[in-house]
Amino acid sequence: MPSAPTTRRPKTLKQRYLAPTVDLSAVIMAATPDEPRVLAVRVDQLEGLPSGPLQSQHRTLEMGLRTWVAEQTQLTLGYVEQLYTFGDRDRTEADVPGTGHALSIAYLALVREARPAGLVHAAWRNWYNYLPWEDWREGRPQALKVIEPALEAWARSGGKALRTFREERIELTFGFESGTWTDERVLERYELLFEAGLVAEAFRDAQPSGSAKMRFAPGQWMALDHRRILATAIGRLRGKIKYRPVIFELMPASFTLLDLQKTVEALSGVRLHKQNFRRLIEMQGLVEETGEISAETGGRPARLVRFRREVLVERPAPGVRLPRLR
Amino acid sequence: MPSAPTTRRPKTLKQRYLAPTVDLSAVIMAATPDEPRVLAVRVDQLEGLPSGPLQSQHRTLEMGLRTWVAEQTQLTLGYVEQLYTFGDRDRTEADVPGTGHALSIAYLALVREARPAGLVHAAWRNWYNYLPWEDWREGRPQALKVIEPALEAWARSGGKALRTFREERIELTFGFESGTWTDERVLERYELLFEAGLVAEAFRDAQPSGSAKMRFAPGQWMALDHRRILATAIGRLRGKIKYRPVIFELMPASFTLLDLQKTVEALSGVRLHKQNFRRLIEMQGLVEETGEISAETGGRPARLVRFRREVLVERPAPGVRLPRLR
DNA sequence: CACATTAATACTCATACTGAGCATTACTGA
DNA sequence: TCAGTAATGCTCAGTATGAGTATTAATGTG
Repeated sequence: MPSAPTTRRPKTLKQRYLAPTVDLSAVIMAATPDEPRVLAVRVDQLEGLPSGPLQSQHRTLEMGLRTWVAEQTQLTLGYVEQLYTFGDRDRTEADVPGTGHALSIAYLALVREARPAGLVHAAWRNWYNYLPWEDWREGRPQALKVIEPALEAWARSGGKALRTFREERIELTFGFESGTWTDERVLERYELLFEAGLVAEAFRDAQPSGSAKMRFAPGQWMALDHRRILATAIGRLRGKIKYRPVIFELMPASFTLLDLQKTVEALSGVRLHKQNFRRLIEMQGLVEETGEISAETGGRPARLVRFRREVLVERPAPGVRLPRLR
Repeated sequence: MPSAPTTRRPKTLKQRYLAPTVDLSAVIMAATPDEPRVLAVRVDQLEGLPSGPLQSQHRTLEMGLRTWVAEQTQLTLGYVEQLYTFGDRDRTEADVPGTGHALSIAYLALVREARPAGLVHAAWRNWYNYLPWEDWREGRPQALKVIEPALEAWARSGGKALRTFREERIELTFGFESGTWTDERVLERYELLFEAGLVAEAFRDAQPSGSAKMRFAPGQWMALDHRRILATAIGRLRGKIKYRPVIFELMPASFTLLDLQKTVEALSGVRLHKQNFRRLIEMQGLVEETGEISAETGGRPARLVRFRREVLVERPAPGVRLPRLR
């Protein structure tokens, strides 16, 4: 009986074996009530994410990541979660023919203090510098004025079947017709823009093809495929805050309900109904009063609250959808 | 200004650079209304998941995976999604000191036909052979009779603080006290059992320590850390069916509502309320009638239905929780 | 110092969604 | 014809949600 290949290094490959390189990269996020932030470092003249190669002495991948981040930015990470492993050839200029794959294992990390950081040039940046179309807090983002017609042109540029397919995908991710904006579909939107050639990263060697000089979607680009990683992280975070109390990883020890709401709004990029937001938070027992009162509200002073850890044990996870029996 | 390490291979490391090996592994799932299945192959005398090393000629990771699976099992995968990258040293016996990391990028794949498969010895197996405590369809699983006291003993074996911490975690994942079973927490439960030394995989070199001969939790074990990967996949799938119509990747072209319900039950491991399940499915417009009728129901014949693709465009994603404004 | 401003808080209300059941209908097999 | 097994229809009460209106407590201003 032939046996399946195992995890051991293959000995008798036909092709010459080219070892892959493995990078660990971190999307480190923080937030104020006004601004969602990501830590950016300088990579090859561009902004990028803190990252470093996986080394044999790293006991776990996560520890490797923490080590790199500490070294590069002086930050000690709290909440860390693996995001995705990127490694397709032909997606970044780091892919040199005749070498192995350049893998990048991306992590999402949430930190509280927004103190800038250390060893390499690093700075906190507003997410929406990179993905301006994702911020709907002040209404429909300006960026869409360029994006919508450009995507439509892209859809029209294909054959009939292709066109319908593309239009459907555009509608699904951007919801131009129906007006349905799904905050979590950040990656899908970015990928669509990438495929449509609307982000600079799509042209690593070649220039934008065609005679009609194409305009990119607004938004600063990043090194390698870091903007894609950022989009993945934002989408994940936006989804997660809905069913796990992760926002509190970004909040100070005590805060007002409006602070909390504003922060959630900053992350999700949409405005929320104030009274109902409070009702939801309170009913779920997510917070408890500290007894103190904040004066700096501008209006009536607000109670300060803190996260109630107990909910973790109490509720399974808000947002389960199956109609249970018994 | 010092510049951050980039994705290029490091040239001047203090340590000798030991290239990691990278495996692609697949959790391939199928389901009948009675049984959720996973495709298992033989790995080192044990059952394991189909997998193979990433090779430089694979254009994308996913294509590499598909190639391996096709070669080993003759299956052509449809729906494929990346799960997680495992690579901690000291988790599997594949970690040999003096070598690089043994990474394993795991994928979840869903297929329709349950026809067994090809080149290597491969067979469809019931999930619950490996994780019997996850199946609550016939009431509280027997397996918990062994697990509950063992976990409690484990909690008690620590100091006071450790004990509380462990008890809380046990409650959170298994919900013995409150009776709250959260179907998606499959990985958390497996990891807990692993840490408590209740699964065989936890002892790759050493024998179970201590004089009191420990009993393992029921359930067949798998090669390397494949059972962990399986747990990850099940958890992901259980979560996903609640907000994306992925069950249909596992269903035949047409089916009855009871078939659908039974399949969902098989995957999630719990029983559902029939009338309400139907109401939910129909209200969401997830299916449409084919016009045909199935006779083999045993009772009154049932309408056959098929998946309505249009919902993908219509609804953003059932299960959004933010209180929107306007 | 009364008043406009700015928020925090309290409530209300109609509608939608859910969990549990009861009732009826349509086949098959003995 | 009756028992067994499901498919389908419908009801009902309890919750949750989306949208507002109303009230309260500070601050800064002429």
